[in-house]
Amino acid sequence: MLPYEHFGYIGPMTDSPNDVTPDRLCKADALPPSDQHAQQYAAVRNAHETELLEDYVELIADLLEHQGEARSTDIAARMGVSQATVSKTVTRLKSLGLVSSKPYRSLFLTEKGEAMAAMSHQRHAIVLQFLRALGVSDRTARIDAEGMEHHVSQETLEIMQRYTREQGHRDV
Amino acid sequence: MLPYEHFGYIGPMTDSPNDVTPDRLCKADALPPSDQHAQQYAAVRNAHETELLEDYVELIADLLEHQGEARSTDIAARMGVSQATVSKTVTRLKSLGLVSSKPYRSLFLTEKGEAMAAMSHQRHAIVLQFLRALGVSDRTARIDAEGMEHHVSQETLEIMQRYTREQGHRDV
DNA sequence: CCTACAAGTTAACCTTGGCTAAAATAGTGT
DNA sequence: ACACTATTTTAGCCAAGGTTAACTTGTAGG
Repeated sequence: MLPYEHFGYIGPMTDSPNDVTPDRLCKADALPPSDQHAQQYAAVRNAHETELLEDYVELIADLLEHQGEARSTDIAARMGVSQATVSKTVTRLKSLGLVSSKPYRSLFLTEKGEAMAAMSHQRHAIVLQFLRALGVSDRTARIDAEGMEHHVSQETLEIMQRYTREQGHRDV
Repeated sequence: MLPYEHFGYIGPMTDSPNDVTPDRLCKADALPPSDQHAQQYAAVRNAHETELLEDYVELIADLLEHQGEARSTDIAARMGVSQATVSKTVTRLKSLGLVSSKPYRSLFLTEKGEAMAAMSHQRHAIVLQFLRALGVSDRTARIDAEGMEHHVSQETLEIMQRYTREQGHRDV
């Protein structure tokens, strides 16, 4: 079950003699001050709260664009989750003012929801393209992007975007 | 509250004419087949399950190494969480055979726990160093790494590691 | 028209990860 | 040895994100 059990993992890194920036490495090894450390974890917890919501609005926007409507069956199928779960989450999305719909009918995004979807989509695209520009395979890039997108800061996003652009100029 | 509300976000990306690999972009815009899509989300949900556990064992290992012992107070302070929460999570870690301790005593890692910690630590280090090599500031890199580490596949990790190494040779 | 099936909702339950407040234990100082 | 303080645990609460099973509603077909 626990995925770390089958691991012949990564190999170098401890024993590679030409390791990276040795003094930085030392710093990385020291524990940061408690309060700063706590803020890091808080940031992650924070991201977790909106993650699912973002995934939903993003998916709803995609479905609306590509299929004309967003039914909960499709969402359930695409998320790999039961319809009951979708129903419950959608209720929450509605109460947050991100989604609107009449009962038993297709879903729509409010303005707020569209803003969130747009932002989410953009972030997703940047991360995905960046990974591909790095040389990651399509399939893996998709999976990783899905997980990473919610944890990439503005600053890093901009850097990724720049990298992708440069890379694009170089080898396309 | 919802963090996407204050956004003058990223700027280019839609309107940049020198965009990346146009045919790939098109593909990215189409929806993947449902079942594959579902697998992506499943992978993320899966990662979520072990995330917190990994953070705990990683932190415990760090504390053991740098302070000689791992008390729940320290964990609580570093995680930015109440001691009661730590206590409950530790119970779970014990039941999973990752951590051992006698009641009211300091914590230790089992072999399984150490394996997990080692793997987690390695992954964390790779991601952190990669971000810094990319040019992300230290503070941001730490935060992003904390969130990203659990969502980066083996394949991507190796690529990141390679990139960091090359980058290190070039500009150190 | 009305019936059958697909789609959506509701109810009841579970686990995780938070919290506070209160009780139990360990360690320390006099 | 005893009492005080700091640490740990327990109990009881909450919300989120899942599940199944049962119930409603919409929509086609005959």
